[in-house]
Amino acid sequence: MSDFYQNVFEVVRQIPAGRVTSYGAIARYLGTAGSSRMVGWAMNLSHHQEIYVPAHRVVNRNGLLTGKIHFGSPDQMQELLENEGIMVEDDQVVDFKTLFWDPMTELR
DNA sequence: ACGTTGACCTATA
DNA sequence: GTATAGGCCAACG
Repeated sequence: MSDFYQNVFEVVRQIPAGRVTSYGAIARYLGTAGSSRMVGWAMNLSHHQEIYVPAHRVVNRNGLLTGKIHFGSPDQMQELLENEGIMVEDDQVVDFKTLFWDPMTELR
């Protein structure tokens, strides 16, 4: 396992419940800005990770749940988010700008 | 080995 | 505001 994926999982695990972040934000935090697709690929690997990775708290820049189909069922991601108090409407995180958690500023 | 794909982002028009 | 283009780089067939 490369350090990149390890760092991604670690950052994602640090996301507080009820907050969300974006792939690009994580990519920038890891110094691999522009390669945000790799972050998405890392999420793909997060499923066979032994540690739990809250991938549902990671959405794209528009707050759109683009990766919901990679969960068990397409509605799983939305349910998990709503279970944490995040309202999802039309596959979009409501009040995304406020709930946004930037590892660059929040995690330092 | 090569071409295509993709849980994305930024820039330009 | 939407539309299109380019870039990114690992995995898959």
